[in-house]
Amino acid sequence: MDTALELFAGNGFENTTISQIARTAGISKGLLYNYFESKEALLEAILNKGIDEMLELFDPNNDGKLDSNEMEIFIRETFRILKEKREFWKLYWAVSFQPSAFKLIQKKSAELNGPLIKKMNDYFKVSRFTNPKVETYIFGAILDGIALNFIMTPETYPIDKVLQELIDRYCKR
Amino acid sequence: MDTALELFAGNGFENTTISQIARTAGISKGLLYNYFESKEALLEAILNKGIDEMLELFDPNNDGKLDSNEMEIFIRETFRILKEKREFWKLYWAVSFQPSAFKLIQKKSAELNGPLIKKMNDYFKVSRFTNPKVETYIFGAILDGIALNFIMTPETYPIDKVLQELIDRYCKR
Amino acid sequence: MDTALELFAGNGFENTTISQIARTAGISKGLLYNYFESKEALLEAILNKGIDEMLELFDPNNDGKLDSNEMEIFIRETFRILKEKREFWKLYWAVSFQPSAFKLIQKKSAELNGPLIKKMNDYFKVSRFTNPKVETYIFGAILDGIALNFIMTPETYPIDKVLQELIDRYCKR
Amino acid sequence: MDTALELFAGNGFENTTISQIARTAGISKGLLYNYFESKEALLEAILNKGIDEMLELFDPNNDGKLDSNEMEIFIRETFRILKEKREFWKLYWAVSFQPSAFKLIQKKSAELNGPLIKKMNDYFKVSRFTNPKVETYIFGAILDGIALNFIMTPETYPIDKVLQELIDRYCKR
DNA sequence: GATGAATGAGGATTCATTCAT
DNA sequence: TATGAATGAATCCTCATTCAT
Repeated sequence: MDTALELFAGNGFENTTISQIARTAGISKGLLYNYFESKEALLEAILNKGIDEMLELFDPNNDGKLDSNEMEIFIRETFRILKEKREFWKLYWAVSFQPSAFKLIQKKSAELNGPLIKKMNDYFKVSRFTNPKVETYIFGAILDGIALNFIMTPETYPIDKVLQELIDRYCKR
Repeated sequence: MDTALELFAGNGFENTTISQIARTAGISKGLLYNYFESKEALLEAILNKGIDEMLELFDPNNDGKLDSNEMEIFIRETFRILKEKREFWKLYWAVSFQPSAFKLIQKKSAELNGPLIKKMNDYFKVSRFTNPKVETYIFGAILDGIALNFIMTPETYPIDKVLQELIDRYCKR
Repeated sequence: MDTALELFAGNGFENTTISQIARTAGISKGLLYNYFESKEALLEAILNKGIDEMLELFDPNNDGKLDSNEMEIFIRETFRILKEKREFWKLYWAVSFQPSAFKLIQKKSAELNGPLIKKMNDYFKVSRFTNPKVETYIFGAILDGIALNFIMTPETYPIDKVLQELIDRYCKR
Repeated sequence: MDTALELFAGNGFENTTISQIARTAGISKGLLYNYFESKEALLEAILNKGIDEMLELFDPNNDGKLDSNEMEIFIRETFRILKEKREFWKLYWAVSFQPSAFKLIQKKSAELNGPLIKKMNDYFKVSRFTNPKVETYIFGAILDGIALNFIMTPETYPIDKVLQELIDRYCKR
């Protein structure tokens, strides 16, 4: 799965062959098919695993509200994971662009995003941002945008400066 | 090209066949190959055309600085195009995720982005934002993030409210 | 289709590869798939064509009753076709033994056999055979049995003597 | 072997996988290969066992001639076995249609059929059938035909009526 | 300009068979 | 005697591309 993630993320799902994955992983094609029913199932497993890890980290279903301190932790954690699982997020984004592939994770993805959005919304309400609803969209856009920009040019992107700025802007008021 | 753009954007480049494009467009495969050397060349032509249209609109090479008024116009124009050429941007983003495909437009893309970034940077300097450099990154991230979010759920995304918020935040001070 | 029939009949459906068929027919695999959606569709087309030819010959749906003269013609015709389309019948029988494959022709096969059985039944009633119903089964069994035995050892089987005997037994009384 | 017989007969030799057999039988693939050298060897063993059982029953090598009484017994016995070992006969017939597979049992099959044919021939000679040689072929065809028809629609085939008719026709004169 | 029949390399998948344990 | 993880050759099928007309 690690090998496949790397290849899928690097070259795209369609441009990665099962042979390539097996060869790179040092196993036979047949063995791969002992564990995954199809190439698509392999992709699904990778994505599910990745999302599950997020779910564990954020536990979006505990409905405690965030204070600015926890918000800072949330942002820092998000950035840490972004840096750590760069490959995964690249794949995740790429998949999101293909309806046929996105279906595979739609449900699980909603499980992650839905509660997160609600939490942000609450936070912006409590913290008296002028327009909490719109702020949620803006904040979400910033996070996504940073993720994208970082993923595409990880070597030159000033990720840490941007992180600090976000914290200043959203947690210190 | 319009047919191809639609199909590429909707199903992905690899999942779209030349036969499908020809059939949908009501022409023969042979004719398609009279105009485009390969499937990749067709993609390249589509992307180049799209970027060229942007270049014309923004004329990023006139080196006049922006005032807040022009900034507002720039933002509004950006959002207008985003809504109008949704398909194109979806394809553009999808392609950006695949190094092999991205090479096709890397140069032209830089032609568009480079000057734009510079302009933004200037604007944030002149308008005395606290940290112009970081602000440029944040602003870029917001634009990209909004584009992404809007592209993925265009029916429900409150694009106009977000637009207004951006203008309030970046052009009224 | 002729090539495929020969190979399917000779080696079995599963033991015949698409490559083999294409090579033997002197065309490319791709071309074959321009005309037949799948290997199974090719088999289906071959079987349908064969049964359709039978249907034309026997016109089982005209409901005229048989007299002993026409019965003789029917038997002779059956044997002529058996000899002429030996390959087809071999394939037909082989397919009949595999439920999964038989489904492909079940309907059309019933279209051929149903009316034929009825006609035989009528004939045996009119010709005052002791037990027309059972005679129909016996007669059907003889035809099938001869077909099988002939198909399996066509060089040594005394097909014409058996034919004469059948006519003596069923048309001269 | 019982499991394999059932699966081979039901789905065809090629459509049955070793995994399927092992799973159905509740053993491992490895164990299966401890007892049978190959899938083909398993088939061969099944077929040989079946034919051997026939050989024991009919003892075709005792060269005593049949009287009409024994002929009746022979026919009844044949039908009994047909009903009892339906699966086996289905497989036997299916295999007969594939030269490559038929080779496996050709010799043993001849061992069974040769003497039987001789015996029938003798019987028809002694019982003064008009044309003993042709009668042998006809009788063989009837048996084969009935077997086939019964095997293919065992629920609706009037096997016992047909049996009675055969006995009336061939043993009561 | 326009067609679509024809090609064949390439990819996903299956499955009989092996073998270390 | 028993397991099942591992192999890889073989197979079906796809599709970008060509080219004679």
